This record gives sequence, structure tokens and C-alpha cells, in this order.
Amino acid sequence: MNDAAPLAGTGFIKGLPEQLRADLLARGQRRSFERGQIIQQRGDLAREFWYIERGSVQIGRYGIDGRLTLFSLIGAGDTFGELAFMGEFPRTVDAIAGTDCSLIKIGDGELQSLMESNPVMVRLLLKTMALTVQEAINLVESSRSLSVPQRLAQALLQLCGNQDNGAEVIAIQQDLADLLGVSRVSLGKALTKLQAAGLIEPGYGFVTITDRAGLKRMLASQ
Amino acid sequence: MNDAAPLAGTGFIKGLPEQLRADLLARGQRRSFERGQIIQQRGDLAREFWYIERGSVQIGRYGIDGRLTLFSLIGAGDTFGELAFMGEFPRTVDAIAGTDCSLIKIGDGELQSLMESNPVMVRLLLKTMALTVQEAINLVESSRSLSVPQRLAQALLQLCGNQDNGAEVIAIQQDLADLLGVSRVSLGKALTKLQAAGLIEPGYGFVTITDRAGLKRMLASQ
DNA sequence: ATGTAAATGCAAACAAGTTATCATTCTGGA
DNA sequence: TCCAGAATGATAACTTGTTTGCATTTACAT
Repeated sequence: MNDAAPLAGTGFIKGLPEQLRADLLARGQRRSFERGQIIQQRGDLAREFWYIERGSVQIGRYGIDGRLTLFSLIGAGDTFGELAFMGEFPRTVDAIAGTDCSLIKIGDGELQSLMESNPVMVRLLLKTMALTVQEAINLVESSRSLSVPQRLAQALLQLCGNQDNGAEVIAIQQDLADLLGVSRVSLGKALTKLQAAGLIEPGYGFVTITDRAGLKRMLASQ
Repeated sequence: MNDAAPLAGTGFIKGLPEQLRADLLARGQRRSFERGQIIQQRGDLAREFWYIERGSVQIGRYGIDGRLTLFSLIGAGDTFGELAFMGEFPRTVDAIAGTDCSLIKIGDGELQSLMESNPVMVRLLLKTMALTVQEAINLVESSRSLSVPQRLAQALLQLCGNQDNGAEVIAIQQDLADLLGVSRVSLGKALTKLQAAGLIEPGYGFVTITDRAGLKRMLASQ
């Protein structure tokens, strides 16, 4: 499979040369949000994008019934909000602070001028956008063809990044359930299964990964 | 909601000025495929893209178990295959002729040179890619929050485009089921429901839309 | 230490979708 | 006109996931 870029945190910024990235971030404006606070809302006309310096952010949609559909949980080093810039449309998802966090807000003008002054940027943007589309397609396929425990394994692998065994994924069960699009009950059962298989150890507000390779194996086997 | 661009047929070509589009298509190469024939396969290194002149194409993935996950059914005027070009990676989906069809194959070089000679192209490409991501996000949300009959209504509306009542959507139930990611049994039940509500009339190999407005209403009501 | 709110665990009734199987209907070609 | 294959309709057992309600555990602030 590919390197699991989170759906709404294209992370194009990671592809930038060190110098450019530092410049871009330096031109941004640091802001803090408390857990649960709304960072952006569906329908907003703003086109700036955000870099996560510390903490985590939930990207999703509140339905009319108040139900939350999470598309991704992103963390330090990820970016979000560039879609409205590229697409020239209002925000189409809500972003909520998953923990207390510190973000850097970068104006769309900065990105615009970077794009114009640096032709390599265009290729990079196109490429990361294409990857995002792929990621979205993978998401659709996963949710159709994998079992809940498998999808949980997939999500946990993505959330812990490249960390070794012993890594802790900070998320309450309700958030993981919203991310997978299942009820908390189903998520609980899936956690129990992975635990029984010795792959994870559920905690209070976090999940400890005890067997990364085992989680990966779950996805490979059909 | 937005104007339902099909997931894998970004249709950036529709945004091109008339003249440019004609030029681009003229430089392509016409090819025919019989129903069921494979047009492109996951893993292929090719980077050209395709314009559908006549007929329909299924975009999806064959799972290891031989199961098909359809992401979209696209038709005349749509394009597909540009993602591999932008992302610089091998094909990530399969394309199968849904009916006998006539396609125009356009080399990646053509797109490349168009991009270089015409800076507006970049904006257009980024914009349509952003729309595709949105479409994918909508797809995920729909499949989580809507019932099967509602999703069927949504799919039928998309497939019949802007046609009036009386329009026929050409697709067998199995294909519609693969598109929605449900079994044929469930799809049949959903068809029956929409028929009972007087919104559609199922046929043999097609579905007639008898009440477009009614279908739309189904999506609005929570 | 203690109280409180949040998070988790658990169980039963219920709803929705799948699988498997078989009968029936439709279409197009011989 | 008739036949064969394709598509549809229908049914029943089964699996999976949801909903609801409540008990228990944990973390944190006072």
C-alpha cells in the first residue's frame, strides 16, 4: 500500500525543500486552540491554510442530526485547509481541536506567491493532490471491503505514524468510532479483538500499539 | 450540494475553452472497446488519459477475492486516467467498458505541453482535483449517513445527468449494487422502494426516472 | 481524600445487510 | 419460433452492527 497520507492533511508541505518550508512557516501567524474549539466551519469563505505545530485536529462534518463524520485525525507536522484554496470554494469540512493545540495560520496569498515564484511547487501540489484523491479512494474501498477490526488496525497504524511498538495513539473510543463510521459499541468489540490477538492494549483515552507488524498482517491477509 | 462530478472522471476537460478542447481531442487517437473489455488495469505504468466519446466506462477495483468495488460509472464527455499523470504513479484503479464504447486516447505529452504553454491550465487542474477530493469525501459521508434507497436515489440522479423525467439510466442491478457497495438483494429492495414511491420504473438493464424532483426530495429530508 | 464528569464495559433487543438458492422473466440470435 | 444465457424477483437463515440503558472505572479539580 502507499504511505498513508491522512485524507485531509495532504502534507504537501513535507515535500518542500527545508528552506522554503521554514520561510513559509515563518510568514504565518501562531494561534492556540483549546480542546473542542472550532477552528474552521463548513461554509466559511476563508482560504488560508493551517500547519499543526502541536496537538491534534479532527477533520470531519457535523450532520444535520448533530452526528459527526470524521474523515481524519491529524497531528503535528500536518497541514489542512489547502483544499478550499485550490478548489476556490468555501470550506467543505469542519475542523475541531482534538486536544489543546498550537497552529500556524498561513494566508492564501503566501501560497499563491510561492506557487507563482517557484514552478516546482506546481508539480508538488498536483502530485500531493493526486495522492489525496488516491487516499480518498482507498478510504472508500476500505470501508466497503474490510471488517471493523481490520479498519481499526489500519486507522491505528496511520495514527501512530512511524513510531515503534509501545507508541500510544491518543484518542478516545468515541473519536475512533466516528473516524471509522461505526458505533462505540462496535468499536469496543473491535478493540477487544485486537487486544485478544495481542496487537494492542487499550487504555483510558489512548491505545498502546504492542505489535505493529501484527496489525499490518491483519490488512494483508485477505 | 455541488454539481456531482463523478469521482474518477474529474472532467477537467469541460473547463477548457472550446478551442483548446477541440485541439486536444484532435490530437488524440480513437479506439473502440467491447462491453466488458479492460481498458486499464491497476498497476499499469501508462500515463495517457481517455476521453469518452460514446458509451460508458466503469471505474473501480477488483479485490483479491474477485469482488468489484465501483467508484463511478462515467459516460460520454467524461475523462479518466489523468490521475496517474498528475501523481506520477502507476494506475491505481481498473477501468472496464460498461457498454460497447468509443474512446479517445490522449498522450501524457499532450497534456504536459498544454500545461506548460498555458498557465491557466494549472489552476484548472488543481481546481478539478480539489473537486474530486470533495466528491470522494461526499461519497464517504453518504455511505455512512444515508440509507441504501437514499444513496440509490443519489446515484441515479448523478447518472442521468441533467436529463428530464423519462430519462433511462442504462445499468444492470449488479453494477448499481457494486457502485453503492451493497449486495444485489439490497439493491433490489431499494429499487422496489423507490418504485413504490413512484419515483422510478425499473426495467431490464435500465431504470427509468419518472420523478426527478421526488428523488431530490429524498436526499433533502434528513 | 473526595466528588464529579468523562470514558469505558457490558448486555439484550432490534435493524439492516449478506449469502445462498431457486424460480421466473426478458432479450437476442439461431 | 424457440432456445440459451442473462437479468431479475423472492425467500430464508445468518451475520454484523445499532440502539438503549446501566454499571463500572478513571482522571482531575477541589
